[in-house]
Amino acid sequence: MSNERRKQFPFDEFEPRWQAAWEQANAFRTPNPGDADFDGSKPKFFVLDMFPYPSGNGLHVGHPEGYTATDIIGRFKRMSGFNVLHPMGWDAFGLPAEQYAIKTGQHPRATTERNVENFRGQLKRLGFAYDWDREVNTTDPDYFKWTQWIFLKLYGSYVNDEGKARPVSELEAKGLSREEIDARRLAYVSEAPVNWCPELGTVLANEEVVDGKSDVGGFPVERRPMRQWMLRITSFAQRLIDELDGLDWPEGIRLLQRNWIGRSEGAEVKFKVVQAAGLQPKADNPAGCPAIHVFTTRPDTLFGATYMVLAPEHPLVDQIVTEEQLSDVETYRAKTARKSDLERTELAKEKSGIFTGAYAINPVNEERIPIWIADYVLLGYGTGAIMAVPAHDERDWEFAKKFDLPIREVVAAAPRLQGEGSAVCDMPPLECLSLEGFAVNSSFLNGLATLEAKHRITAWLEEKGIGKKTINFKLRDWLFSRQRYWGEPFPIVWEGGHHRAIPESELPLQPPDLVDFKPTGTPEPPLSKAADWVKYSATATRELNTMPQWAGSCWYYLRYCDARNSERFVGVEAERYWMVGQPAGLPESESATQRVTPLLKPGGVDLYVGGTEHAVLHLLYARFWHKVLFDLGYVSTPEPFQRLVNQGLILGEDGQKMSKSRGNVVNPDDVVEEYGADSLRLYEMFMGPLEQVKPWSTNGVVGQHRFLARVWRLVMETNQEGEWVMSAALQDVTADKKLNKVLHETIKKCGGDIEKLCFNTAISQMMVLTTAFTQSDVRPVGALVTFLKVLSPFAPHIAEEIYAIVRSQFPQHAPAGFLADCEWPKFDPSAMIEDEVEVVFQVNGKLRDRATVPVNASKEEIEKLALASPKVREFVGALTVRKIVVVPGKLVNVVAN
RNA sequence: GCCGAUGUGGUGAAAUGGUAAACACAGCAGACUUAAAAUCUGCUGGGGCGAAAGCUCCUUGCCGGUUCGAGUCCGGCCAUCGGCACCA
Repeated sequence: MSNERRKQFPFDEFEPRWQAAWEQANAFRTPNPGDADFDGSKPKFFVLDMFPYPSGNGLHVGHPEGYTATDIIGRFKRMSGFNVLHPMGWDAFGLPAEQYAIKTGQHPRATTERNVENFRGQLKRLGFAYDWDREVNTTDPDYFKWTQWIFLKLYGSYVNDEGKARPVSELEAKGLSREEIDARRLAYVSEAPVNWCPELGTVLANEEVVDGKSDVGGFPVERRPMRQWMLRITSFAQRLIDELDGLDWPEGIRLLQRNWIGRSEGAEVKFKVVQAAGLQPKADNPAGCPAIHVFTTRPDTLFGATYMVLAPEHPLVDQIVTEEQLSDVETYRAKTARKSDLERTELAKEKSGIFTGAYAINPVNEERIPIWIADYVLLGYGTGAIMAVPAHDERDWEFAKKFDLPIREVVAAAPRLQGEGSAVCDMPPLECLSLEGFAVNSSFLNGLATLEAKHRITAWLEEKGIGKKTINFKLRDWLFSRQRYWGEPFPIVWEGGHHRAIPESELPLQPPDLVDFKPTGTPEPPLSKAADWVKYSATATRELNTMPQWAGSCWYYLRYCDARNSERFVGVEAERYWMVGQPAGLPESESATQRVTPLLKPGGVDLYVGGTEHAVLHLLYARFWHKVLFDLGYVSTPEPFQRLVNQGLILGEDGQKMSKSRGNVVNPDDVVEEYGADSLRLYEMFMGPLEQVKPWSTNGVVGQHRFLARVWRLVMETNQEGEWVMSAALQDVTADKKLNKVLHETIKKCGGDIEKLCFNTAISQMMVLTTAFTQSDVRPVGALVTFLKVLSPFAPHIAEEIYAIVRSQFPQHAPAGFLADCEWPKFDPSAMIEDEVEVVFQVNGKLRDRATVPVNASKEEIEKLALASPKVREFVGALTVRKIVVVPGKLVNVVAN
C-alpha cells in the first residue's frame, strides 16, 4: 500500500554506487612529487575549504555551499590538465567538543571520533572529489605532534631588528642572559590581565570575547591577572598589514584585518608628575618624580591638554595618589574591577572617574594639570594613559563637561590671527571639534595646519627628549593558553621557576588519559589532576595549560601537502610544489614556460573558500604562523592564501538566520535522501552568486531535480514494464548546426563561468542546452557526451551514470574510465558563428524596430535598412537627422531633433 | 558614530556602456489521464487604447550629471544587511 511516488530518475541507486566506485578506485588520489605516478609537467592547483569543526549536529547546508564550489573548480581544473590538491580534514579540538563531552559524560575523544565519522559519511554522500588519503585531524597525535613542533619553533625564536623571526640561538651567541632571551621569545609567559571566563573555566583570547561575553556559549568574561602563554603577533603587525596588498582577497576582508590590527601614527609624550599642590618634583630623583607616558594621535593639540587620565589599573596610580584621595580612588578601582567588560562597555555613555589628587606638568606650557583615573581609558591600549584634550576629543569633552574640567580650544576650522604676545584665550568652545584644522592658542604652532603642527610639535618633543614619534597598534599579543583538557598540551616543562622546551624526540606529547577532565572551577587547569603525567622528573613538572583551538587550524593547509610525512611537518618538495608551483623534474626550457604564471604571484593556496566568520581570527593567526615559518626557512611563501573567497550565508526559508530555536534549519541529509546529492549540489550553486547571502528554497531544489530528470530523459525512457531503457532518440549522428552552436556556447560559457565562480549562470546555460537537446528529434551521442563532461563537475553522479549507460551501446563515444578523468572539451569558435544576426533600430535611443541581417553586413547596408524602416521613419517624422550611430551586428541609433 | 556590502518582476536572479528581466521558482491556461501525480506546451513587470492581432507610454531605491545610448560610469541622498566601536 506504499504510496511512494516513483523517482524521476534512480539517483538513490546510482549515487552511492558511483561514490563506492570512486572510493574503490581511489579516483581522486593526488600524487605528490616523488611518487611514481606524479606528473611534474602539469601545473598545480591547490583549492582549499575551511575544514569543519565536527559538531554533534552534523553537516549544515552552509557547508556544502563552499565545498561544492571548490569541488566544481577542482574537478574542472583536473579535467583541464592540472594536478589538483583538494583535501579535507577536521578541526576537532576545542571548547564545544569538551562542553558536549562534559554534558553527556563521555570522553571528548569518543564523541569527536563519532562526530568525525558522521561528518565524513555525510561529505562522502555528496560526492566530493577529495583525496581522502590526505585527511587530517587536529586531535590525531601524528598531527598535533607537528602543532607542538611549530610551537617549539615559536618558543625558540625572537624577532630581530629587521622584523624577521630568527632562532634565539642567535641571542645566546650574543651572550644574552636567560631572562633577556625569555623576554624576547615569540612564545612567552606573561602575568598580564586576561579574559577569564568562570563559566567555561578558562581564559580566552581578545578575539574570542564578544561584547564582554565568551564567543562560545555567551558567558560573562572578567579581567584578572594570570600567568599565561602569549604569542608575540604584535611584532608582525606591520607586515600583517603590508603584505595584505599582494593578496587576491575581498577588499572588505582586508579592511577588516587592517582595522583589527588598528595601526595609528602619533607620538608618545612624557608628562612629569608633581605629587601634590606645593610639592615640586625632584628633578634628580626619578622615583620621587614619576613620569606618565601617553600616546596620542594628535600631538598638535598638546597645548589643549587640560588634564590627564590613567586607566584605573595603571601601576602608576599607587605611586601618585594623594593621602586625601586614596580611599576614593581605591573604591573606584574596586568598582571598576568588579565590572565585567560587558558592563564597562554598556555603561560607556555615562563617563565615570575620580581625581587622584596628583598633578602633572604639561611640558609645552609648564601648566599644572590634574590627573584623574577613569575606566574610559583602557590599560591595554597605547600606554594606558592619556592626555585629555576636551575641546577636540568627544570622550574627553564629555568627561570634562561632567566633572567641570577646563576646556581650551587649540584647533580652529580656519586659521585665526593671534594677538601679539599670543595671549591664550580660555573661552571654552561651544562644541567639540575633533576634526583637523589650524592650530590656535598654541604658541609656536599657531596658524599651522594640523598635519604640519603634528610634525612641528613632534620634532620639538624629540629635541627636548620628552617625546617621540610612535606607531601604535590595536592588536594585542595572542593569549595562547587555555585551562582546558581537550587541546594540545604545551611541550614545556618547568623547573626552578623557569620554563624550557622538551626535546623534539618526545613529541607528540600526548595529554594524560583523564577520566575526570572537567574544569577545576579555579584557574588551575584540569591537567593538574594527572599527578603522574605532571611530574616530568624529580625536579621538573609539565606545563598544565593547553593550546587554543586555533592552533591546529593555523597550519593544516601545509599538512595537506604531505599529510603522511612522519619525518617533517611537510616535505620540502611537497611544500614547494603545492605552495609555489615549481614543476619538479622538468627540462629547463619547459619548466621556465610552466613557471611564468605561478611565480608572478606570491604563491600559496590558489583558492581558499570559507565563511566570513574567520575574517580576522583564523586568517590572521594562520598568516602570522606562516610568516614565522617563512622567516625560519620552513616554507617558501610569505603568505599562505593567495586568493580568498567568502561564500555567503544561507538563510532559512523564512529569510532568517538558520537556528534550531527558529525551527528553520535544513538538514542536507534529508535533501540528499529525497532529491539526491546532485540536486543539492546544483541547487546550492544555482541559488545565486556564491558570495551573496541568500535564503533557502525547497522549491528551488525541486527545480534542479527536475532539470536533472530532463537530462536523464535525454538518454533514458521507460518501457511498458516501467523499466528505464535507453531512448531510441540517442543516435550516432552529428549534431545539426543549431544544436552544435548551443553546445559550443555552453562549453565556452561554463568553462569561463567556473573560473569566475559564476556557477548559477553556468547552470542556466546547461539548462538552455538541455532544452535544445529535448527539442531535437535525435540526440546525437557525441554532442551528448560532450555535454556530460561539462555537467560532470556540477553533478558528477548522474554524469558518470549516463556516460556508463552510453558506453554500453556507443563505446566509441564513451571510452572506459571515469568521466571525471576525461579532458574538458574544447569549444570550436567557428561553430558559434551565425549566418544572420538580429539588429535593432533605435530613434533617439528608443527601440523602434528590428531586422535580421547577414552577419557580415556592412555599416552602410545596415544604416540604409534602418533608414528605410517604416517605424524608424514614423518616429523620425519631420525631425532632422543629426547623427547615426551604427554598431555592426548590434544596433543602429538614429539621432534626430 | 565609523567602515564595508547590497538595492532590478510575486520570489531567487541575469545582463563586455548597446533589445532590461536570460535561467529558474511560484501562478494561470492547455495537452496526456477515468482521475490525480509526473511529464509536455503556452502565458505571466505596470499603465493606457483596442473585440482581437496589435499599438503606445512608463519601469532597475530617490535626485542630478556624463553619453547618440546608463541597471551598468560620475556626484549627492535614502533604505536594508553585515562588521567594528570609549582604540586616545
